[in-house]
Amino acid sequence: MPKQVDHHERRTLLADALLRVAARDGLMDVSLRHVATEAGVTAGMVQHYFRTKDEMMIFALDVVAARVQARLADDPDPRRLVRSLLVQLLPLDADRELEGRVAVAYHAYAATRPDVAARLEQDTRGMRAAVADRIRAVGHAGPLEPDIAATGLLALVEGLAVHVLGGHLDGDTALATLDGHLDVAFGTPASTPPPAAPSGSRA
Amino acid sequence: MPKQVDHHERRTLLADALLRVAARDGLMDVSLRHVATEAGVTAGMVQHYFRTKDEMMIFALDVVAARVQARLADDPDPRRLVRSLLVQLLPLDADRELEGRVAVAYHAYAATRPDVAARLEQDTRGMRAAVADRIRAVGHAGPLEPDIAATGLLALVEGLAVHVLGGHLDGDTALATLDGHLDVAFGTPASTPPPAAPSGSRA
DNA sequence: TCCTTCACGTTGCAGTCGCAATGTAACGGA
DNA sequence: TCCGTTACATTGCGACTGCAACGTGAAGGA
Repeated sequence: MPKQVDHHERRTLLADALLRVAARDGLMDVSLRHVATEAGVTAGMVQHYFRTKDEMMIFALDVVAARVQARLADDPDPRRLVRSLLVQLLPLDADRELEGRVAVAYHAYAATRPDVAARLEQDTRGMRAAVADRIRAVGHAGPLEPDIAATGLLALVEGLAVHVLGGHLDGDTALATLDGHLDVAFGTPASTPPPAAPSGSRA
Repeated sequence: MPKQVDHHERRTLLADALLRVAARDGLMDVSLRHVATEAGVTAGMVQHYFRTKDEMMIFALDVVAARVQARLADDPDPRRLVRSLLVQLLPLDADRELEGRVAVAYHAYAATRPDVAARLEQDTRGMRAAVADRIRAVGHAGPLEPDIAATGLLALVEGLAVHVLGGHLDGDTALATLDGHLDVAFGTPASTPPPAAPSGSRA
């Protein structure tokens, strides 16, 4: 066999270009040619690694899902674990903002593509179960059922992310809101103050 | 002057067609020709009433915003007012589902169009202020600051809506989650049970 | 050395897009 | 009656889209 190229690496490189385009210009502007230009390659090469545009879109979604998954260091303390899981879903730095924009775009995209929707659903369900388990793990119950609390926390960060991305909310307020609801969900262990207090300003 | 046609009525008719296309096929499939076909008119007529596509998109957004606004009956009871406001943001029936899909699509769209983003932001800020005021209006405080609670409730319904639309969640669970968080936000007036209990099943 | 295979690059095609330009029928005031 | 305005419909254009087809250069086993 000739040449020998790491296919997965090339596809990931193209997926990254796609994510940048999607975050900057929106999913409507994602085309074979735009992705190719962003990646600094020809459109033909993109076609070589993805037979169809949809295949490329789904691969890119898998890339971000894998990265989010990989960033999860597991923590013995349930609340810290849940918090770190949820915090990384908020667009608080440049990388998360890019991922957040991609996520919003893909949620809209999923409305028409059942397979994309399925992948998104699977991720959400997994996280919800994980959060609910951790809430159950701590004894002192809050006012909310663990399942309800977990559902609420996931939905909360989803909404906070949307509002921060839309400029309706600043990151500090989003973090404070998340921490407040973590207190509620975990039954406010006021003895153990939130792991890292938000820096300062809030508006 | 000839003919005499109610411009606003015609534009609304076209906007409705746009919303149907957007909800069914996604915003990427919204084109002058598709909207025209959906409305049963020619593309030329659409162009007659909207000089550009963007003008049409923004008008359609205004139409839904006005409808959401119009559906708000004001209630002397602050909590009931807030609940009715938030409930109608959830995709619990066919109409709200359509609006929800449109909302998700527009959130993605807003990422690239500053004027669309501005309109969305204005709506959100208005609702947040309204909710915060109503929370402050009731004396008995919950564990959360009113501003934090209001921010949380808005984000919560946004996220719940996304999850319900994506099929990650059923409507009853979403409603139960909302009611649970209303209890928290308003300081659990357990004496006054939720105005209308969700029907029954939850899965 | 030949020859297959892979990794691209190039070209072309049918379809769609937003939009401008132009045509036409009908109504209403002068 | 004429004439301007309004309400559409039609046509056309340049740009773009996804995708198939084909071309090319190099690597490597036989």
